[in-house]
Amino acid sequence: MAKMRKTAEERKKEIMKVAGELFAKKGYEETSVNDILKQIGIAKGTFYHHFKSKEDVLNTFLDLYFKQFAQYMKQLIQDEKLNAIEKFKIIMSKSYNFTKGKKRISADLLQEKNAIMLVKIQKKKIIIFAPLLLEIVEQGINEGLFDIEYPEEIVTFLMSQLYIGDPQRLLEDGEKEYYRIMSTIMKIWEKVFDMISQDYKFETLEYCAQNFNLSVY
Amino acid sequence: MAKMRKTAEERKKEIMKVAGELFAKKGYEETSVNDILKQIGIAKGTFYHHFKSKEDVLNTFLDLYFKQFAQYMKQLIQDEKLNAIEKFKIIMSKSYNFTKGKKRISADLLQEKNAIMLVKIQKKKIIIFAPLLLEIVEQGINEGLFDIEYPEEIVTFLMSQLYIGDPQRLLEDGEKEYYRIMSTIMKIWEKVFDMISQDYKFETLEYCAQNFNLSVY
DNA sequence: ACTTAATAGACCGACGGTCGGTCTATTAGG
DNA sequence: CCTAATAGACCGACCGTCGGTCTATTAAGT
Repeated sequence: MAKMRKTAEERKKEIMKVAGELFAKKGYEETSVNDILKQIGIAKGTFYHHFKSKEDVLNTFLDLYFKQFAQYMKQLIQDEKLNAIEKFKIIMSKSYNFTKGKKRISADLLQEKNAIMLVKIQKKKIIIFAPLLLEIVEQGINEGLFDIEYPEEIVTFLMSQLYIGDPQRLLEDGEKEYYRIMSTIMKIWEKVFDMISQDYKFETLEYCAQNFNLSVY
Repeated sequence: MAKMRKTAEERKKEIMKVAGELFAKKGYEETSVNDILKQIGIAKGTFYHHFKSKEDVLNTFLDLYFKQFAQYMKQLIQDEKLNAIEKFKIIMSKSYNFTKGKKRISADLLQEKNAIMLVKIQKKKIIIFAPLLLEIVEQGINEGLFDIEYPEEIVTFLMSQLYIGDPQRLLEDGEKEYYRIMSTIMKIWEKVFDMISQDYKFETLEYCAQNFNLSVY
């Protein structure tokens, strides 16, 4: 019964996977390094051979997570067949579907015990996504679909939500509350950017979701 | 040289004051209970006689802090001589002056190491201030100054910023960056609420600050 | 056989928090 | 007015847990 020894890459991925699951289930602060070790069945030395700290695991995990979505957005931005409003719609429906699927997890995570993770997420969200969204807004301005004076500042502001409202309501109202939030965001974007054509008004989320079935995540 | 013995209330206040200063200077997570004890010159038992946990001190501290501002807002809401836009202006200039004075502190605090404090602040901000701001918005609607369909959801959304943009820029650009942020918020409010009269447009923050010298906080 | 990366787990100091007990100001009874 | 009882402010040794370090051992590649 020879002991199987894994490659560094395999082991790193295994640690990240298990840690990610535990972070999502119990939260970052509430998950101890020992919890991760026990779950995998490795010793502390192994863990710290592959990662320099517990935080390092979280950072690597989040970077991977954001990188995927960012890559998708970059593709979308380059698509020359779509106008800015269509692109914006797609992004909205994508994140709606994404959040909807994970609502059990995300509502639990929007708690104080996950503060470190939440603040990290917010920071990365602004740094990574705000410039991408700005590109779309600028396309919209060039196309004459939007009318706005200081797009950079305004996009930054509109991206600076960590979550919206009281997370408790998400647990109670569930799906309905998500729908309210997404509709609100759409209404605000319409107003803020003076979206021009009536045809492009966001009717319902169902419409968006139907037309763009994007449930990769 | 008899040892000074304080009443419970005095001691509680002393702990809160010192803890608050340390939290503001070094952050909540970075401040250990022992730091607080050393600074005051008391023993652990004393601390835990008055507060049931370190977090308890933070909660009490923040509650006091928010209660003061909330009380001020309630007064402002009841003032029948001011219309909604004027009230909104006053609140903006007040928080601008407030933040400006504390920029050294607040820029440092907008870091990951203060995550717990930040998330607590965001939560309290929404729960306490959103309903108050909503009252002002509803007054504006009744006065015919604002035009908006779902005020509650939209106010909640616009209150859900923990901070705006990358806190690093606050440290670098300082005052200018604050001004940009405040102007952006005003522009967004104008757009979102369709503020009616041109006379009420927010020209500059200087104007607001001049007319309402509110540097209590 | 030799090197090197992976693994193991004993160990560390700092942390938040507990606990049994002390000290002193106030109060009630004779 | 004295004194014994009470309340509660105060003390610091102690605890378990945490993230992280250190060094010895083991397995794999050359």
